[in-house]
Amino acid sequence: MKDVATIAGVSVSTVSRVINNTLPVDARTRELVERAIRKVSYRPNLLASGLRSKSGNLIGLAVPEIAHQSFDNFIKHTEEFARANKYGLILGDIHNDPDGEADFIDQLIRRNVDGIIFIRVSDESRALEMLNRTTIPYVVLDRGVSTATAPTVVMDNYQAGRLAAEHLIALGHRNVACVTGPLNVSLCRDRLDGFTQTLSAAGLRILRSDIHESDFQFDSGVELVPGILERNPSLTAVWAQNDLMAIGIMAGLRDHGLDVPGDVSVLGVDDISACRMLRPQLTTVKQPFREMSRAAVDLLLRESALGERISEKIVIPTELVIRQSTAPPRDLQGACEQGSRFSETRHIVVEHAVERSR
Amino acid sequence: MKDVATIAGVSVSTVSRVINNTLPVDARTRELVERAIRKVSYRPNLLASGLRSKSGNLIGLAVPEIAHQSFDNFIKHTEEFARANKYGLILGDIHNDPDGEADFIDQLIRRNVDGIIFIRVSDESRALEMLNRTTIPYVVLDRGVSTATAPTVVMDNYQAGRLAAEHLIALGHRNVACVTGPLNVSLCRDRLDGFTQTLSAAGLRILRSDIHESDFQFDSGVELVPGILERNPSLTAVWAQNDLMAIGIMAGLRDHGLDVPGDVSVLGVDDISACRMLRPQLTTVKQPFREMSRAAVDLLLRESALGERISEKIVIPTELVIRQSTAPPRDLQGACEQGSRFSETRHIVVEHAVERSR
DNA sequence: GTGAAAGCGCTAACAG
DNA sequence: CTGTTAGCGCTTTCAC
Repeated sequence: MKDVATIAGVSVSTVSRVINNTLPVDARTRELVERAIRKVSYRPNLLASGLRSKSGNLIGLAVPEIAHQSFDNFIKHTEEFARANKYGLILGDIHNDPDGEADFIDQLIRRNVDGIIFIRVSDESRALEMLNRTTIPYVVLDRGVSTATAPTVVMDNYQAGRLAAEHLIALGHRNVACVTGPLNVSLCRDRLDGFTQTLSAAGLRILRSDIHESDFQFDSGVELVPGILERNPSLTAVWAQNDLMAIGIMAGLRDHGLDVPGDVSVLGVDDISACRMLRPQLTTVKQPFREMSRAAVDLLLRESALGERISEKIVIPTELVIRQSTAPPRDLQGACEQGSRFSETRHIVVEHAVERSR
Repeated sequence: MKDVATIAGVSVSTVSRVINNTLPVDARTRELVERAIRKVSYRPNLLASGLRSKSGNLIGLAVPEIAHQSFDNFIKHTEEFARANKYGLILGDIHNDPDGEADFIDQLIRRNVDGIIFIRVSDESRALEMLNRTTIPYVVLDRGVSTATAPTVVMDNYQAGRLAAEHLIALGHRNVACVTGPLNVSLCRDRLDGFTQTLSAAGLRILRSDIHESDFQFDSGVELVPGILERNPSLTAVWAQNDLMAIGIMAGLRDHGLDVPGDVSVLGVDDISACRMLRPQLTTVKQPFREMSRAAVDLLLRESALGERISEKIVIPTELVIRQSTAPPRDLQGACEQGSRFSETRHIVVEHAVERSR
């Protein structure tokens, strides 16, 4: 920077002003400086500027798990909006371990990040208290806080449960099961409330034994199927609180010789990319990843600009995406589909099947 | 830090020495300092230390696309090994745009990162030249450099093609097609060479018209199916150069009324998590994400320690993962599977089907 | 083994 | 509009 100043024949402060547009600079001087910058291909040192100005243009993002289809969408869009605002993103994988959370956040604090967005591992995580002892802006994303107020961006989880229930009710299902995420995560309770209350309001009721608590993983969905069917052999639909489990349930039902949606309808939450890759494609309640990420970055930057916490809870609405994994229950289906659900080799109607000659 | 020094009754240099273990410190002094650190819950400022010591313990990772199942695995494991070495990871999404690459890398340079790992968008990307004009350590991951030598970590792409071909040959396939990624990405050419040369060596040949260039996306796989079948109506297997396209092809075949693997075998490359979620589960050539990421971080840190570039090309071997999407071609299959491949409604044998009573 | 002092590269008053 | 000056919080000679 000193070199640039010398070449341009000005002081370093002027160079700084040109770079940061922080004070008016004479057009001719500016031109001189810019030429000098190009000449030595000068790149300002963000560490130094961050040290002095207390802003390294960096935000931290902590997620419970990288390479998890749902969180990856948050990573993608958070990076997108951070970059749009000239912020870099430093990423941390918590590995679903509440203690790891503290470590990473500690690292971020040392790095003087401008703010932290984090998706908590569970409601019990103590990261919040840690952050509340600092003045660093933060936003809690996706997994909200039930016990206190904090800057938060979540989807409308109650609505998600409601939409799932309404869809099943509209199709004529009267006997359904639900697979939840860990119930110490409050969004799972919210989704469940939306689901059960909507069923109740329609005069249906779901038994406790048809509510299965699980952990949002694919394998768990597969493994849960025998138990679900044993408890309630005549059910006609299952709602899983995320797509991964829903896909696991579809796979498990298929392995059991049951057809989706012919025998059992399945739907999830999230709308991860895999939904469209399956046959049948998965009906699901969309998690508004992009809108949520945008809101989180915005809120964080507002806090940062204001210099104090904004304990606002932003709730983003959601919507149902109807695909192929839900249909009316067998007894309401047309005459063309009365194949037995008990035979070992079964008929499956392939959609869009095409007559080909070779 | 000054506070800590005052409380402990020592100088700031001593505090620094205690924190960084950089010079021997008397045990009693150390105890005093550590007590003081805890007392004021002091956290060293990584910006300042980075500015002075020229190392912010930060590495940058550039990927063509976040929330892409293959790259997410690299992100996950790179973060893992970076953190294990006390490095933070700053992440950038290139959005498959060669120009965006330069922007992000420029930002990393300004941030004085200790090194950059990047998965290039294509062989044409000019990021390499940019980095070669600096002294910043870097490693090219996954998508190697064909024109020059550079620090590189790749999987054995030729072997991947070979393994795919050998598997199909062993099953008895004699008429196969291949869907490649963009052929301006050298790994696609390597994979293709391994595939075609192995076929040739077995006395089989694959026509140019059965090699379809595509872009690694799911949708492209789906859309390619009619064209593939039109060119070669009697083929019995398709190898796609990544799982996403393979899954697309499976979906496309299914939409066409064809059974996988009954009518056509399909296999991919990567072994993304979705492979196990599908029915049939996808046979694939495993991309050793974790080993590659580990090698990349190691190489980068070695460069960083050495202070100069290590133009080493590390090639990680791969292996075949056999699942359910590949089988012998129809004419070699047992008598139980002579279902017509032309009927609109088709019989599908459901694996592990189970007799249930309700 | 420890302290004093210089300075990493930049920004932000404060004068002019 | 521009230059001078004083640090940001830390590490690192260089003495002792």
